[in-house]
Formats: sequence, C-alpha cells, structure tokens
Amino acid sequence: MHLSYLPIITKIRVSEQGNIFDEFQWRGLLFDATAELKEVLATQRVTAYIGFDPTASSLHVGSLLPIMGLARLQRFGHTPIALVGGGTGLIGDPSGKTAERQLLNREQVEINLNGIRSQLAQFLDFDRAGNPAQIVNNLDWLGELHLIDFLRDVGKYFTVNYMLSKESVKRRIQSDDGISYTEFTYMMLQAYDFLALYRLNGCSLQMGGSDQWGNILAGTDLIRKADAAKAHGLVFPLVTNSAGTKFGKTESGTVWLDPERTSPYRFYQFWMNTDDRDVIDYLKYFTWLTREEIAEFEKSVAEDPGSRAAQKELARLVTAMVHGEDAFEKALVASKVLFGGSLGNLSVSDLKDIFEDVPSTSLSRDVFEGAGLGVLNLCTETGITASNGEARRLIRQGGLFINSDQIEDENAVIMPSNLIENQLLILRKGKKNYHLVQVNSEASS
RNA sequence: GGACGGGUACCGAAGCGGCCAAACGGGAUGGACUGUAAAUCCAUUGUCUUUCGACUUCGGAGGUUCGAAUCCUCCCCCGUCCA
Repeated sequence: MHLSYLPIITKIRVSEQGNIFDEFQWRGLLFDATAELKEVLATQRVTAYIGFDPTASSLHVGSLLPIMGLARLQRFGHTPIALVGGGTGLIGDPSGKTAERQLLNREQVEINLNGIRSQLAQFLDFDRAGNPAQIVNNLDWLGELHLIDFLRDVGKYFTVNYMLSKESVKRRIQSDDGISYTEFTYMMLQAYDFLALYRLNGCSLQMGGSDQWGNILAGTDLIRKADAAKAHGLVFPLVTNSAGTKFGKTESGTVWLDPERTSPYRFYQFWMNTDDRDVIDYLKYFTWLTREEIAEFEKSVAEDPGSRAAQKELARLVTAMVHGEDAFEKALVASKVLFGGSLGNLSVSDLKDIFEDVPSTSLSRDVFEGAGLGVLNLCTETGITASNGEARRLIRQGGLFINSDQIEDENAVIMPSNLIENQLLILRKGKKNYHLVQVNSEASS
C-alpha cells in the first residue's frame, strides 16, 4: 500500500541496543508475561508472532500497538511473524466480547485479509539480514485440519474445565447471550496456531493485547503438553484514554489505518486531540522516541500544556509513519488553515489542496440556480446532519458556518453568488468539523 | 420437548389500557469557559413542518377497545432451569 514510505520508518533508528524486555517495560507495554521470558529474551534470539484477525479490511489505530511491538522486537534482533487469521477469522474470537459475533463469510475474510496483509507489510522489514519478518496465514494449516485429527491431537490436551476457567469464556457463560460452541472452540484453534508455528518456524513467543492472555496461555500449555517444550507469552496493555471512552474511536467512528477510510487529515487530528494525561503514554507506545526525548515532552506538558508540543509531535510522527511524510505535511497545512483563523484570501486551488482529505461532497451547480438551495437541504444533502430537524437545531445553537460566516437563519438560501469562485462551499459544524462542497457544472452528485 | 423469565429509541433501563414520542442514566451533538485538551455548566437528542400540528416507532403478524408499548391469539428470537 505505502511501501514507498518504508524508509521513514526505518531511517529513524536502524538498530537498537539492549534488551527488548526492558524496552517494553519502560514504555509501559508490558502488561503481563510468562515467568522466564525476561531471561529468554536477554540471552536468545527468538521468533515471535502476533495474530491479527481479519474482522475488517483495514487495521485501526488500536492495532498499531501490537504492530509496533513486532517492529520493536525486530529491531532488537528477534524474528517477527505477523499471522493473519484466515482460518480463525472464520470462527470469531470471544475474547473481550460480550456477545456472540456474526460469522463473516469466506469472501469477506479473503478481502479483509488482503487489506490487512498489505498494512502489516508497511511496518516490518522482510529483507533484514538474520531476522527477516514473515507474514503467514493460519488458514494454511487450519484449513486442512480434519475434525477427527483435531479432536485426537489437540482436543485431547484440553479439559473442558480448563476452558471454562478462562476469563473470556467465563464472562460469556455468565452473560445472557451465552457462547456458541464455535466461539468456545476458538481458543483451541489459536493454541494450535502457536503449536503449528512452533513446529514450522521454531516460534516460541506469542504476543498480543491483554485480552489475548488466556488464548496465549492455552498455546503455551498446548506446546508444553504436546511437544514437551517451553513457549512464552507477552501481552500489551489495553490502550485506554483518560476520558474513559474507547481508544481509537472518534465522533466519526473508528480511526483506521487505511487512508480511504480515515483520511490522513482526520488521522492527524485524532492524535492531535490526545488528552494531556495520555499523550506521554502514547508517545511511548506509538513512536520510536527515546527515553530522553520523551522526558523532554513530559516536561513540556507539565510546564506549558497550552502549546501542545507533545500532541504535535505525536501526531506528526504517527501520521508520517502510517501515511508518509507528504500526507503529514498536507494534514498539517490543512490543520493550520482550518484552526488558524480565516480562510479569506486563499485561492480555490489552495483550498482544494488543503481540503483534499477533508470530507467532501460534490453537488451539481443546477441545485443552486433559480431559488437557490436552502441551508437545511444543504446540510442533509452533504450528510453533515442526519435530518432537517438536526440541521435546524444546529443553526439555532449557532453551530453552522458556511465559508466562515455563521448562519443564523434556518431559512437562509445559498445562491450561486455565495460560491467561492463559483465552485466551492466550505461548511463547518461546530468548531472542528469541516466539510467541503465542490460544485460541478454538470455532473450531479 | 416442558416450566419460567425476557425482547422498549445509539446503548443500558423504566413504563404494564388514555396524562407515552415514551421517565432516568450513559453516549452523542451544539454552546459557554479554554489550549482544536480535561473538568464543569447550559441546550438538544424519532421524522416532516416548526406556531399550532401531522406522521411513523416499543421483536413480527393479527385481534379486543372510542383508545394499546401496555390486554388477547399465533409466530420468531434470547436466557435460566428441567427432560
């Protein structure tokens, strides 16, 4: 997808010194780990994997933490494997879910898989001498697994008692919706993945989000029982924010890594809006900044929070890492213009450029001819509000701006003469939500 | 298959013949204050029109009634226990 941007990621620091375990620890990435892991990581080069389920065609910012985990591991000389769950994705992981999930069909999983695979590829180095990264698909082994073999070779190592004691299962059993046999089995499949990778690649460490702890231990247990070998697990904390809402969600939904789904501008804005209380943690989690550099920002947040230096740096680094330096520059310029004051003396081409990533709608010029287009219609037409009633409310409360003029009359009409150079309208809802309307001479929306 | 409990707006959850477009909480949106932050406060939160009003909603389909989210019948779905 953005393979051309790879250099940005790698040029920052090519190789790291020291122990990845300590690195994880100071960054606050170590939520839990199996007992001997610290020792093992200090003395051996290991192969480790993280699984990514193809529940959507793109990863989102929440996945960034584990992805960076793999990348960090690689820089410390260990071998990362990103596993995409072509097989497990067909089943559905009950971990962290309070209700049974809708099964995805095979075509969708396939589509999702391809999207995710290319995103993962951005972050890993497949040519690194000594410890090149790999991406594998568990459908390769799960797809061929026969039920009888599975029950004999894998199922025999799991007591139902053991499975019932797992948090993910326990919670669902206590809930009103229960858990299907299908999802109940998920844990065994993931455990089998670990075993398969252990056998195929000598992979002895699985990492993941803290909700994966139970599944990961199921894997290390299976490896111990089936192959009498020692495997390890490490889980990252759940990324939280101090406002108590779910990390990675904004008013406009999930923040995806796919620029088609979440524009670089919005992506940049997401990080820019990080709470003061979270920003230092996020710098540790999501950037390659060193301990010393982060300490500087910590000081800055304490002494001069208004400048938001830490947020700016976080947004800059993460946006550039995911979308590339150019996309970051554009997002920055757009943000400066939008939050900097007047749009006054910018040309249409400037505006179009700035607004490239801002949500936009195309309307035909015809709708403005004659009596003009009512602002209420304009709002619903562009999707800035869901209904005329909502548009009315917005105007009444003084939250609608067109071309930086506040609209006070809900019956106001937009005439062709209101268009900027005959082709643009800039809508703003509240303080932060911009929407561009491009007016075409012929094509209707 | 049997017994019981349950399915209400974005979510949770009241309502159990009219005073119900449906309490309350959360979330969300707008505003004030700020730093594009947090906290706090105010407003809004079915659709259309906004002044009255009209229309569509309480798992689905019918029915009783002047009138139903509330009563009846059948059906679908979920849970718990029993087989």
